[in-house]
Amino acid sequence: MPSSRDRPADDRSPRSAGGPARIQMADIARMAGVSIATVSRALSGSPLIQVATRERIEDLARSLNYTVNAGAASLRRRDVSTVGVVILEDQERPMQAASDPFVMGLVGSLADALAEKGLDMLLARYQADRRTQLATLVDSGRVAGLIVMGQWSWHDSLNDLARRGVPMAVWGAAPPGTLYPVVGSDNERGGFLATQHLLQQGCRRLGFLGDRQHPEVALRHAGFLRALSEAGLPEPLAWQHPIAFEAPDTRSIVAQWATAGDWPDGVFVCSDLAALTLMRALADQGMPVPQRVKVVGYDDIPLAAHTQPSLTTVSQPVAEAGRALVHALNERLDGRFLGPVVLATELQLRESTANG
Amino acid sequence: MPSSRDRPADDRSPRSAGGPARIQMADIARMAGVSIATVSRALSGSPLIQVATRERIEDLARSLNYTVNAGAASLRRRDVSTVGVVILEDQERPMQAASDPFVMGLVGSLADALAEKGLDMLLARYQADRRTQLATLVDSGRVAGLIVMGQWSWHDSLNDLARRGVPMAVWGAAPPGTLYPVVGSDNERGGFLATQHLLQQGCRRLGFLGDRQHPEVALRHAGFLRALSEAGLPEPLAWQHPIAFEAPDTRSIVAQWATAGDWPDGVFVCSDLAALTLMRALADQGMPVPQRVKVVGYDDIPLAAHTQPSLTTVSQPVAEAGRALVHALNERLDGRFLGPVVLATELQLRESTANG
DNA sequence: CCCTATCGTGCAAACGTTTGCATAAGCGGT
DNA sequence: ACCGCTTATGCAAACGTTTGCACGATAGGG
Repeated sequence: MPSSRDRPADDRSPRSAGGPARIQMADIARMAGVSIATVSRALSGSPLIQVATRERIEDLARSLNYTVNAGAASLRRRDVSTVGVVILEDQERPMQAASDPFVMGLVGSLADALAEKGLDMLLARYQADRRTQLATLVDSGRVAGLIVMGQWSWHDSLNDLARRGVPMAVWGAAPPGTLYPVVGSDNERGGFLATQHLLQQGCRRLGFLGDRQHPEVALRHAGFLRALSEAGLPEPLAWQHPIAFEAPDTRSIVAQWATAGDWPDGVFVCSDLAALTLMRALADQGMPVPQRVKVVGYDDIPLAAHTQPSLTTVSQPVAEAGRALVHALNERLDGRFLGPVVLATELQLRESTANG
Repeated sequence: MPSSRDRPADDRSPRSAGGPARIQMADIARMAGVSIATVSRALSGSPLIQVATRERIEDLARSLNYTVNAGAASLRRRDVSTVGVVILEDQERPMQAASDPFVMGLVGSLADALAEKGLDMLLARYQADRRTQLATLVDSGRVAGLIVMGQWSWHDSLNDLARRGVPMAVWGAAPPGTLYPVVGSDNERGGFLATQHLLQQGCRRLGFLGDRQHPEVALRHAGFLRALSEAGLPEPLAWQHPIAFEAPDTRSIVAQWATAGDWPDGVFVCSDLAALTLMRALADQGMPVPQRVKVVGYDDIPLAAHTQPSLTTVSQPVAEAGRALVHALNERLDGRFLGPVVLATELQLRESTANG
C-alpha cells in the first residue's frame, strides 16, 4: 500500500540539512585511531601519509559517505572553486537570454568545461535593475570570478566591474575601450559568409534584421556591408530593421514590406529564432522561402536542421566557446589578461537558401 | 619573528582572487571604531545596535564594496543557502536534457524562484556514470538540497538518495513506491486532452510517439488510452513508437509508415521538439500537416507558436513549476514531506490540428 | 543617593578544515 | 652507544564569521 510513505529522516532547524549529527573529520579520525591532521592529509592525497593508513581512511570515509566540507576547506585554504555564470537580461525584454537556445547551449558547454576543471557553477540571472549587485557574488567570496553572457547594453557596467578588478570573462564582442577579456565568434566573418552566400544564390535585394546597438550584431552587420561592397552593391536601407534575438515580431516587419510592395529577395537575420519566425511570416504573406525570398540565420540551434524549410545559418563552436571562456577567466584569476578570443564561424547550407 | 602567521596577504596562488588584500569585517570594525561583533550585528540588521551606529557601518561597508563572506558566515551559522539544481542525462543520449528548451525554461524559472527566496543556485549536469557522485554536493555541504530534473531512468538511484535522507525535490512523475517528493504537470490529463482533441477533429487512426519507460510519458500514454477507450476505440498498436524527447529521428518512423502504406491520421508526440521534426518528415513524404495528418505536441516551447504550421500542444505552467519545486524542497529541508504536486496542463490550439 | 533594570557593546568561543612546525620512531653509519 | 636522517604522525594556529554571555553606562524608583 502506498501509505507506508517514507518519513523524512527528521531534522528540525530550517536549513540545517541532516537528521543525525553530520559526520565530520573528527569522527573519521577517532574511528581510524589517528589525528584529524592525518585524515585531512590522507583524503587530500598527501604523500606524507603511509599508503596503508591512507587506504584505511579512504575506505572509512567512503563507507560513511563522508566528503570534506567544501565551505570550511575553502575558508581555511582561502580560495573558492566556484565560478559565477551570469545571464544578463535586457531592460525591456526580461526573459530574452534565458530562453535563447544558443545561450542555454553555451551554459551547458560551460557546465562541462567547468566540471572538467573541477569547478562548480553558480548560475544567476540579472535584470538591469540589479546592475549594482553584479559584483556581490565576488565580493562575498561566493565565487572566484564571473563568466558573463548577454553583453547587450551592459557594456559600461561591465567596464566598471573590470576597473574594480572583478575577475571575469565575457561572451560577446570587444568594441574599442573594452577593459574585460572577451570571447566570441567571428561575427564579422559570419555576417560576411552569410551575405556572400545570398549573393552567390542570386539575391540582389538584401535585407538585414538585427539590433546594431548590440556589439555582436554590429560586427555581423559590418560583414554584411563588406560583402555587399565587394559585390559593388549599396547599403539597402529599406530592408534593415533592428530586432531582438529572441523570437520577435518579424510579422510587423513583413507587413511593412508588404504595404510598401517592396520585397527583399534575401534576408540575413541575427538569430535562428528570429529567422524561423520570419520564414513563417513571409510564407503567410505569399512569399515562400526559399522560392521568393532566401533566409540565412545565425546560431545553428538544433532545430534549424529540422524545420521546414531547414535553415541555412552560421554556426558557432559552442563546446570550444565554453572551454575558451573558462580558460580566459582562469588566466584573469592568475593575473594575466587574454586579449579578445575570436572563434571560427561556419556557414551551414540548408534549404532556406536553395535554388530551383 | 612575529611571522608565525600562516601566509602573508600576498597571494599569488591561482584561485585566490588577487588584487589588494581582501577587505573584511575587522577592517570595517577598525575604521568605524567598534568591535567586530558590532559590525556583524549591524550588517545583519540586529535591533540590538543603535540606529546611528548601524548606519555608519552600513555606509562604510557600502563605500568599500564590502559584503559579508558567505562561506565563513555559513560555516559558523551551520547552514547553506545554496541549492543544487542537477540535470540528469540518459545513458545513451548525452546532451538530451541540457538542450531541451523545456528543461532549460524550467531552469530559468528555478533561478527566479530561488532568487526570490535569497537562495543561490548551483547547476550541474550528471551523466549516468556519475550516478554515485550525485550526493556529493550535499555531503560536502556545498548545497542544502537538490532539485532534480530528468528523472528518466534514474528513478532507482533517486530512491536510494531519498533513503539516505538526502533532501531533494524532483520534477517528473511519481510511480508507486516513490520515496522522494515529486512535482510535475498533470501528464495523464495532458495526454487525455491532446487525444480527445484529435478525436474531436475527426481523427480515428491515432499514433503515439514517446518512450513509455519514462514515468511522465507513461502517464501521457495512459491519458491517450483513456481518451481512446472513452471513444470506444482500441489501442492502435501500429503507430506507437518509443522515442526520446530531444529531436530524434522521426524520419525513420515515418519511413516505416510509408513502407507499410499504413498512415495514422493524427499523432500525439511526447515533446514539441519531436513533433516539429515529425511534421517536417511527414511533409517530406507527401503527408502534409494538418491536411493529411494532425499533430499535437507537448511542452509549448516558445517556437511552437511560430512554426509553419504552428503547433497544437500541451502547455505546462513553467513559472509555477519552479516555485513549486523550491517549495517542495524547502518543506523537505524543514523535515516535512510533500506528497506529489500535480500542476494543471492546458491545450494550446494551433494550426497543426486545424480542419479545412 | 544607592539599587536595579535597560540598553548598547565587547570578549571570546565556536564552525570544520588545512598546514607549518614539532615530535617520535626507525635505521644506517661511525 | 651516539648521532643525524628519514618518514609518519600529531599539535595547534589560522581562515572570517556569528552569538552567548559579561560588562559599563544611563536612567528610573524608592
